[in-house]
Amino acid sequence: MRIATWNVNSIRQRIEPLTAWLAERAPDVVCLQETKCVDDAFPRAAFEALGYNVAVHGQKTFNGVAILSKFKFDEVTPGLPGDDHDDHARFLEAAISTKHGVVRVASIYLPNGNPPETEKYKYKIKWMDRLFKYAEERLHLEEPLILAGDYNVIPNAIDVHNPAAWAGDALFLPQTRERFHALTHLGLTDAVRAVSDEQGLYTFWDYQAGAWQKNWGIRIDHLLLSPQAADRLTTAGIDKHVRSWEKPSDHVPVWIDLAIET
DNA sequence: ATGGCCAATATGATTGGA
Repeated sequence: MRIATWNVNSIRQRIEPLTAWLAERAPDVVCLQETKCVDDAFPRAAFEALGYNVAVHGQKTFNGVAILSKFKFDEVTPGLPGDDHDDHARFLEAAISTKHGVVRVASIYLPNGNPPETEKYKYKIKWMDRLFKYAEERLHLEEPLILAGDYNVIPNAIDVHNPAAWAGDALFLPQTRERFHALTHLGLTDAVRAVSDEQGLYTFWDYQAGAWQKNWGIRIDHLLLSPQAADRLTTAGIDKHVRSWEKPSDHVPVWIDLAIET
């Protein structure tokens, strides 16, 4: 079972590269972020034609998450619990049936939080605390659980080209990283780091300042796995080459293979 | 890591992203 995540930075602007990548990588399940459109405007047909079921949770202009799945959704639940007043479309959970029982997948678009001295950062921290509570509850189910998305967190210095330049950024502040590490201490596994301790594994390069050409990247898109998923992890990869395609997103796809029969 | 971008909006400038 191959599961991927990709912040596409507008689904309507990315139909061509996304379909090309789907053909190349053939994932079973794809978590998408920053779809940037209301549910009725999501180009479902383009992906249904390729054999995917499509679950969406969008809003006008900003944010928006979705899940594509070769397998039928048993249940789809939008919204991260813990704040009824949060109206950002940043979270979508789906339960998918396999021969070995349910696999639970969530598409996550964690708030950016910049600038750090503002309400935006407070919102990010609160959102991370809500995600911690949600993960804690879900881990009790002892199911294969995959929390995949744009976390807007650089976990460690090896995940950024120039750590000093990012020291004061909401993506790299100690309070941000502590909360990400709290998730891994809970028992979730950072899939890419489970297979490689290499430096310079990036998932995002800014459109500005020639960041891609200079390889000024950061690793902020992650798949976190419950023990029942991590035990079946066989491969993890970052499709860096996609960043050099025509009309690229500023993020690239990240994917894992799980030894789970479907 | 900001000079340099990109996307959405009843747009022609502003906001958000990271």
